[in-house]
Amino acid sequence: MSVMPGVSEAGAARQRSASFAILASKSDGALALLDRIGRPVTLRRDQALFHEGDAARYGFKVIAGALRSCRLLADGRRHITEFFLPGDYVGLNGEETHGFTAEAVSAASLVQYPLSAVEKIASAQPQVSKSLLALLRQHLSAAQQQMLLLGRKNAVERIASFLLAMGERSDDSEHVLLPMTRGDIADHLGLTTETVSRVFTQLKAQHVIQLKSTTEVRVTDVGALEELAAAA
Amino acid sequence: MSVMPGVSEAGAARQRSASFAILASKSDGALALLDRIGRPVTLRRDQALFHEGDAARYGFKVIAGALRSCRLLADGRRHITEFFLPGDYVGLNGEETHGFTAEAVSAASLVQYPLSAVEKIASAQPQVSKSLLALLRQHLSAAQQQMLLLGRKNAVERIASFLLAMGERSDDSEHVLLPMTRGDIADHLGLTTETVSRVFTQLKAQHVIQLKSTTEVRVTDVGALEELAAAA
DNA sequence: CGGGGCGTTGAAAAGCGTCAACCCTTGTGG
DNA sequence: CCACAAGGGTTGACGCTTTTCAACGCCCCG
Repeated sequence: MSVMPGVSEAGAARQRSASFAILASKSDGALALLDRIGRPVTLRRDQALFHEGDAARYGFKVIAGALRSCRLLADGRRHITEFFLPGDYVGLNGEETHGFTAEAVSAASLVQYPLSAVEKIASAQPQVSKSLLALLRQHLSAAQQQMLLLGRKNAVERIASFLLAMGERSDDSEHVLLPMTRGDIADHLGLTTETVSRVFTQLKAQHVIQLKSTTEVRVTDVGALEELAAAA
Repeated sequence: MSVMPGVSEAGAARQRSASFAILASKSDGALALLDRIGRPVTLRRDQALFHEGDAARYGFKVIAGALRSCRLLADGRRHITEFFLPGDYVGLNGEETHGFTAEAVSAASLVQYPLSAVEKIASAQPQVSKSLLALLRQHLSAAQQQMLLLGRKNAVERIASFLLAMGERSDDSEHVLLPMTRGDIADHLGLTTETVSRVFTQLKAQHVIQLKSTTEVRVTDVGALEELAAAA
């Protein structure tokens, strides 16, 4: 139930220089074609990439750092739909206006694609439009899984599921980095900061995880974590 | 947290006769083209249209009655992703295998489209593939809204939001039919049957709604209901 | 006429949220 | 270089919302 400080800068800060290595996502496939038309973008921590309701003119790929996508209630209650990590695409849903706000969880580097150019490539390259469609389907499936979590899992099951999911997205599934705050995790899992913190402490006491720092988790007992996650 | 009785019949009951009027959805647009290749299907109450994991060979449109799409946890806890009402399309996400189980909430009539034929039409008619894409986007956006509800709204806000959403989908937004049980509503909103029932009783006592029967709600004070829904 | 599912209501319990205090880290400015 | 402030994280005590468990009534269908 946290409220973000007013990050009013609507546009993304651009940087003209930069020729940092373009990161190839695990299963990019056809979407690697988009990188030809990409321009670099950087964000400071908590800076918005775009806001809910903004006209969608660009799509993005995360190179480094992490983002969050948020939806808000009128009184400030927040839900974080998902986190975007290096290799993830943001804003390629083909909407006229963005359906959520995207903000940097930590300082982040991205590549920006003009959607007009994306459409042109997609209509010329069926593989690209297929990949975009697959992306959309994956997001829908993940959203359905998250609804099950939010509607039916308890605090421990939510955290366990989250850690396993983050593990699967990282190079070493037993060494998980959490660039976001406890409050961000809480807003993603439908909990409070305090509950997230307490469950971490509890899992640590049960020797299921180790906390090397607040942002670095070592999963010492994957089996137990999977047990606790109450999988489908 | 209810468990459905084992509806083991995997396929849909077909009926060869039937030339009931094909229902045109409010904003069907291009998808009306699909009706040429449709064949009628009927389901009894609680009968499955397809199961999670089944190969996706058909898409469907609801003509009459209502369906639910479910995801389950290993111990039987259930979440209902969404309800499908007359005019809604089911199973047109373009997945290889269905990501959820679809069951009839009440006796239902549908039209069945072979997906191979759908693909053929879609590739020949850009309007059709655009409409299918739009459908997918709408589902994703609705899922994000539902995650906000499940993660951050209390019981009264959930029920109020649900009644408003059902109202918008019906002809007369102040006269809402609820073909599903209290348990179905609970599994959709992340609550229990008892809580759903209690909130209905409470809204009735506050003269926000009337219960003409268990399946028929009259919204007597839309403003109050919107107030209670804690909209975005 | 009887039975079973569904809905409602009540009482008690539990899980999580709220409020508050405190610690630690980080970064900023003197 | 150090002091201090600010934000994030942890922990504790308490309370409230929702769940759990139970009983009962009703309606529909066999």
